[in-house]
Amino acid sequence: MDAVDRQLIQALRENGRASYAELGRLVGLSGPSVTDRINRLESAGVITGYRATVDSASLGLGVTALIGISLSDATDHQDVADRMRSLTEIEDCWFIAGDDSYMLKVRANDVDGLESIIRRLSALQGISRTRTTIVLSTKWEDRVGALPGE
Amino acid sequence: MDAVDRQLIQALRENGRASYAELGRLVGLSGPSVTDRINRLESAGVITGYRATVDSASLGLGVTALIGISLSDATDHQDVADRMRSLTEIEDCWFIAGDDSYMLKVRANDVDGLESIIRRLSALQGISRTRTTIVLSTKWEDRVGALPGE
DNA sequence: AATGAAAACTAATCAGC
DNA sequence: GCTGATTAGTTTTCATT
Repeated sequence: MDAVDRQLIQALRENGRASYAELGRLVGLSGPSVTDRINRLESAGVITGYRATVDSASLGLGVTALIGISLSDATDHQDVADRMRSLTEIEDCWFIAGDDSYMLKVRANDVDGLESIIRRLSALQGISRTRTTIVLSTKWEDRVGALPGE
Repeated sequence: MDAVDRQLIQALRENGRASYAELGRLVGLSGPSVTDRINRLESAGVITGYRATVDSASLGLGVTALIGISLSDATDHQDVADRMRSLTEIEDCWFIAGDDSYMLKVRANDVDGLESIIRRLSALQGISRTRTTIVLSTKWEDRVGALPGE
């Protein structure tokens, strides 16, 4: 992965629909060269996909919350993660150091929907306690930062 | 926003580079109709952008952490958010209810980079305390869930 | 690895319904 | 708000270096 690859990645992080022709003009390569490089980055697992970003509120998802998860004694972490995966409202799932074992970011239509998520989480085998923090407002999310230097 | 719009949104959340022709075949409309609808969704702020998703580790970002932020007395929340915005390592910034005022998700090259972020945060005017939780492993992130029903 | 050219496909525009 | 036709631009393939 050289400087041109990093430039392509950065451009696609900012605009995932940029055409290969446009990217070629940006980095000073032909369209086919850009296609080659991007195919390689995708195959190597560097670029993992392309997503439209959507305003949650417009989709009716008015409530965002962070939920810390404590596990029961002698519970396998990975089994719990596998079970949590079935709750599609969980957008992010991090295994963390500290008081809790997992931190989740969830989105629900409203507080009733959030209550339903918490109930379903609490009912999962291996989860002993949940600690929910409501997000009052999102200042920003998924921001594209500068690429780390060499 | 009707059922077809929601179908288009869902398809673009799963593959942000889907062509309009392909989307048209999916929903049973012509290319130009799809273009119209998507332009409308973009103008209305429902679709906010398109991003390539990238494997952080491949970019050299080996450390993810969640940082809770407590504010000094009589500090304006928004001013602090504006100051934190200059730290490009902060990918997400949520204003939250509870013990802390903000929760941040940050990414750094390594623990030294994380230390540098925490130092810079602590030095910001209006921040009294930070509470850092290291992410040991990411089970999943930015998962595309089912669209909320009607 | 990259290029240039050809073929296939897609996007954008527009008149018409 | 959708369609179908036109034009311009893009992607893909491939022979060549």
